[in-house]
Amino acid sequence: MPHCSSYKKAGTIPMFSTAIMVYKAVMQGEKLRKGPWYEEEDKQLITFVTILGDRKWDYLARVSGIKRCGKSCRLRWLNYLRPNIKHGDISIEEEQIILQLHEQWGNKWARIARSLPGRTDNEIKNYWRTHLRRKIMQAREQENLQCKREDGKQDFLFQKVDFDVQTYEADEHKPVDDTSGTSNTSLDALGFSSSAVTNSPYEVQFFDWDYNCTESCISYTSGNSDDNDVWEWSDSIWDMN
DNA sequence: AACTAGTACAACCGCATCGGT
DNA sequence: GACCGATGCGGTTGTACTAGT
Repeated sequence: MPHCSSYKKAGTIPMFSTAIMVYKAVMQGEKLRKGPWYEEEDKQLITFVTILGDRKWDYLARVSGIKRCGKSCRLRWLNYLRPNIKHGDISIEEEQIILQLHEQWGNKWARIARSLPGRTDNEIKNYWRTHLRRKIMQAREQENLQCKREDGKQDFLFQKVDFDVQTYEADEHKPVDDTSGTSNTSLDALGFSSSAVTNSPYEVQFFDWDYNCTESCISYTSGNSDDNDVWEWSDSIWDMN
């Protein structure tokens, strides 16, 4: 594959000349491109979003000359090129927030992402699938084993909660709406109590912010001038240390 | 060194919803 | 109210990378 800015882990030295040749050849064709984005495409997209704003993606894709559909441009912008995107490892605090909000809302990735400034729904979704889900499964299995060891006589009690991927896949789509009478099973299993999450100084500010933003459906993807306010908010949150 | 399985993550796809006409 | 294009969202796939053998 020619050089592609998408794969940040790529360890090989990009072959720019080859990439440009391939890129130009591709650009000459009329068919819409798919797959990883080239650096040139990124630059082009940034330029045109700056000029036209982050709306009307089909129009933007047409006039920019990028051989991509509007949808693809939008996704690339939102998940990678947008300013204030936080690339890099998810912090422990962010992880705790994700766990808690997932416990509360289920697979509402966009909603969860709105509560984590700079993180995208895609990133959170991927992080959940690759890191947290496995952690929780392992923790639960361990919990199960421990319970069985502690009281072998009552093994039958645990037959229902024997855990496998299938049952967990089904479980994870069920949000817990009323948190008052429920235990945070996943959080507890990982040693994160919800109080630990809400007691974090970081988290206190976060919930204030979330309260203001989430239910009023503020979206950082919208093209109006209020966006800047949202990002100023988020900046102040992340600058707290 | 070569192969394989597992992991991480960007990007795609299909469906739902929204907003303008 | 119906239609249609744009946008948002969640699930899934494709592929580079990494660790183990």
